[in-house]
Amino acid sequence: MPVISPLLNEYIEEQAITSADKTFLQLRKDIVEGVILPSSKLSETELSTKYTVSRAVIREAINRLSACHLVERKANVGARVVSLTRAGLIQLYQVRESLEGMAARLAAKNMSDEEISDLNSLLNTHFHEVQSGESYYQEAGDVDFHYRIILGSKNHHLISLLLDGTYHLVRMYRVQLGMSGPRVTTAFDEHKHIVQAISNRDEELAEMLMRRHILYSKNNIESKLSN
Amino acid sequence: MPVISPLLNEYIEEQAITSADKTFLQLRKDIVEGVILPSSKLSETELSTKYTVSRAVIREAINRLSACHLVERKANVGARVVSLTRAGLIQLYQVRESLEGMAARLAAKNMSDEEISDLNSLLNTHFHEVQSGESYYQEAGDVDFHYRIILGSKNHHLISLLLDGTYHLVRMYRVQLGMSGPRVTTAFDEHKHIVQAISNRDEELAEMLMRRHILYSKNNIESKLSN
DNA sequence: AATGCTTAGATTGTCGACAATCTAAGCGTT
DNA sequence: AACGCTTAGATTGTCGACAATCTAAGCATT
Repeated sequence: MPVISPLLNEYIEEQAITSADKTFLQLRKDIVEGVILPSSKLSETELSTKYTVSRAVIREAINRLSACHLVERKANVGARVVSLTRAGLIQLYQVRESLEGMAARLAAKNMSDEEISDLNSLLNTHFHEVQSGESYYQEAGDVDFHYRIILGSKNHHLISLLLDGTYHLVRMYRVQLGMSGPRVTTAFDEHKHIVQAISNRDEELAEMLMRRHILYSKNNIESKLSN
Repeated sequence: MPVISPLLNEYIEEQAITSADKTFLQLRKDIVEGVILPSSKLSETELSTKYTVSRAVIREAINRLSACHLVERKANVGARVVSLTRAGLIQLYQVRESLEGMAARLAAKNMSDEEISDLNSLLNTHFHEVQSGESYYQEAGDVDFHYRIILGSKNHHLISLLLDGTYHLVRMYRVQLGMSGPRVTTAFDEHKHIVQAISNRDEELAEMLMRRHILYSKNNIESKLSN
């Protein structure tokens, strides 16, 4: 059993109140996980019968998906799921490098001592799981690690941009390109060094290491692509 | 007459096709410029009569405003214009520093020689305008400068995050705090050095200078705040 | 055969009405 | 007087229908 931080759980437990909320979350899940394929058209009438809600609800959900760049909408024409391209992936990781680098810097400044010690113990748990070969939870652990640092930045704009926006697109790329648990061992060392920098309150180093970590990750994924 | 780049014009000329488009742009303008005050409630029925469109149109416009963090919506309660706080401003500028720094780095890599030379001539025009005391156009020139670099990054994600999201909030802060044309002379020198780094294709330096430029700008605005 | 116009079908955009939920005023109880 | 419950009013959420727009098939022309 992996340890998922309460902070993270709080954010993951996106309480869907309205029907539009639930439809949005469901559609986002289906798109990210490839149930609805990239570049496919999202017909409002079709989806409204499929999810048994009115077109207005579907429209609102699609608009939100458009806001986080998972679909592209054209006036009087309709919405399509974004298509995954090599250039798009590179650009996405450039943004991620920039934002998560800043997040690591701010985390080194703003995380409480307790949060940092929690982060350290998470890393230990993560380490033991990797040892015992639970590669599935390994990815959850990786996500949890990054989420904690992002939340640790205490910067609401940053958190929203990454968790509501960028991250779902990243996950879509990872899922659909079949990159579930890449670079297990080296990534772990990188995580360790980042946490060390944060523990030392070394903002500069934390940012730099996080940026390199994401850069490596990008190169790794890129090398597995041919097109 | 200030020179506005064609690239910028293209992005500014947001062609509003549907009624929801126009309403969104109008509402955004009114919020950014303070016609609708921070923290005020956005009643759907009230706005629908005021702008003479249906509630559905208003709802879509408000949802888009919510997506770019100009309003906050609560389920079954309604939407309010965001309130401007010192902490919010600082966090916003941290994001801006991160993203625009990356934009400058990528601009140094991806701008064409022609675009760079255009940027240089813009800077000259800008300089002469400052000399003749046209402080109004000075700000437009500043915006144009930053826009060109952002567009020069050629990174669609980055461009969208900054121009559709962050920038309108920044403008809202600047307008409502009465900071129209701050730091004329020093900012110009900073712009000059950034362009120089881009001309030399020095990615590292371009990013660093842009980050410091925005950091200075933040400190300058912050010093003018008391609350 | 290729091109351009016309039209039928389907899709999106907009609207007004009804249902579900929240808010605040009024009443009663302690 | 303070607190909690009930209820009326207003606001948001959802729905189905109509209007505006796009798309593609079919026909006419060159």
